[in-house]
Amino acid sequence: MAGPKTFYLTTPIYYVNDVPHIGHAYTTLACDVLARFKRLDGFDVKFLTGTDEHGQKVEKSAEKAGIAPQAFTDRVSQNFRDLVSLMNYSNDDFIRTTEPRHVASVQALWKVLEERGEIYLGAYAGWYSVRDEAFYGEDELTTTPTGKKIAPTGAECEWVEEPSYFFRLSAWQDRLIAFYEANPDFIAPASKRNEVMAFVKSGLKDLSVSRTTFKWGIPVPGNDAHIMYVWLDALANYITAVGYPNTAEGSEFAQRWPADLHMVGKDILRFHAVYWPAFLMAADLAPPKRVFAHGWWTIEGQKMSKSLGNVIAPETLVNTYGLDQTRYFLLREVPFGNDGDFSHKQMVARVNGNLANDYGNLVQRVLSMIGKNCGGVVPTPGPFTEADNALLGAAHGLLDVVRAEIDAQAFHKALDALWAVIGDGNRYVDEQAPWTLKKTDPARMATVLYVLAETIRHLAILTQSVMPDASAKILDQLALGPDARGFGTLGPAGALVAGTPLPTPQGVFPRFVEPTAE
RNA sequence: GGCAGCGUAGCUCAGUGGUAGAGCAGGGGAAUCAUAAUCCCUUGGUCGGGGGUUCAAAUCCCUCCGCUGCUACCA
Repeated sequence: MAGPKTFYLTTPIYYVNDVPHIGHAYTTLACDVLARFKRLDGFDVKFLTGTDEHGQKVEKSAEKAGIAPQAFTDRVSQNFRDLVSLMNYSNDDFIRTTEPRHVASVQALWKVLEERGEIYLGAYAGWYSVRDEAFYGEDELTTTPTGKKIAPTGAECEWVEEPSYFFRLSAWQDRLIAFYEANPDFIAPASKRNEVMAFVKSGLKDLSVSRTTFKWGIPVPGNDAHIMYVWLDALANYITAVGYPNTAEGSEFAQRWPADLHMVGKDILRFHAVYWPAFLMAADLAPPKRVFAHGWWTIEGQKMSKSLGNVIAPETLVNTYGLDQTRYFLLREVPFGNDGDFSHKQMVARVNGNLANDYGNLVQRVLSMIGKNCGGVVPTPGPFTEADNALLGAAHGLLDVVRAEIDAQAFHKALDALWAVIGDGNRYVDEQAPWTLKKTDPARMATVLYVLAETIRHLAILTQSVMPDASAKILDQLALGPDARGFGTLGPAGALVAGTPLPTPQGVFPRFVEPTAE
């Protein structure tokens, strides 16, 4: 029998030398929400994140710390595993590029590329700055009167040639363009797609894929003097994690590859949208289905930078505003794909306005009335009026709308749609005035509160992926068990059963109160 | 420099040919179930400047001003 539909999505592997900040948290958060949503929607999901642990910088940092590179990465990669528990990520795997499974995978990929004639040994030549550890293009340099070449950074450059393996990227230009044109949704957002296509159309040069200047990396099979260029190493993590090089029928690779989505920051889009599909096609493997490049966060209107000292640790946000509040803010505040600004003022506005007042208070006022006026059980509804059916219809219609937005990674629009129904719910409470019905028509009050409870059930089930903890608390208060929280229970089929005892309601989204100055 | 995009209410943005919109902020009112949380009404814009096409332009064209991204090998 055919299993459930699969969904494989990945974050970039984070460079282990970095300290996790809001940007890392954001990328993985977006994936986490997608992964949770897809699981609730019945998919067999694999959600991968991990750390990129090779390269010259790691080698040097380890040296500076006075320990072996492996011991160094063992230590610092913990920062990113800590981020997982802090942010409540639900990844199914955490890959490290120093793991044996990955070394084997990358070397296998290399051999395939070499056998197919996609990699050749040549020489990499260019103007190199020892101080900057970087090559510069001729047009970037200025020439002094004495004929010295000076980099934009002011460092002196020398002409360097070193043997290097090259990937025949230039041969893939036309096939990449054809691929983009045949798959218009491969790169998102659309503006980024245009940039990538312009880049490819401007002409591709063969890509240097090995180095001889450092040792901390995966050796080229059959030529230990060469270490694989980090991007070939890093990108291949996505196939390692599904078992490459085992691509046999029935293998995990056969089941899950190509990946449904690679989520990346906009700075590394090119590697994922140009080099990676070229590597894969060259190895006769399918390119991923989609690469989404999201934007950057500024802090109170300023770029994040170490020198400004305004880098925000995710832990600070979680401790200050709450975990689900932070998750909500990051996805609601900015159209996904755009750059965004984090400000305390906006965060408080979201926490208090959207969460405490709109959503939290709707839940609280309804559950509280049920608790006090319906004997603490799910009330028994009578016949539905037009207004009842309008609200229920809006709730029942949410899944299709939200699913479409989530599938397009339009998290902000998905949340907009949910909040529209929250607004409908609050309006309905005021119009129906159950506190008045309590005296005039208790049976009608029961119907109104039932309709509201049903609406809240839909909202809480659909907010689970963004706010897992808070949504679980609401579902607990509706006495819905683990089996009653998937999207399959949405709609009338999974409706609340009258008479079910409910626990005493408790607030889920506290207001943010400014700490009083000492 | 080249290519692409943006500039709409105090703020964040939606609106791509047919009488200017949303949320938040501001003002007024109602209600009292609820975390003083909600609901209703409302102030506010010559849609960056100028020119053009059209019966009709925020929307199409030209031009100017301002801002942003991309223009390959640190990851």
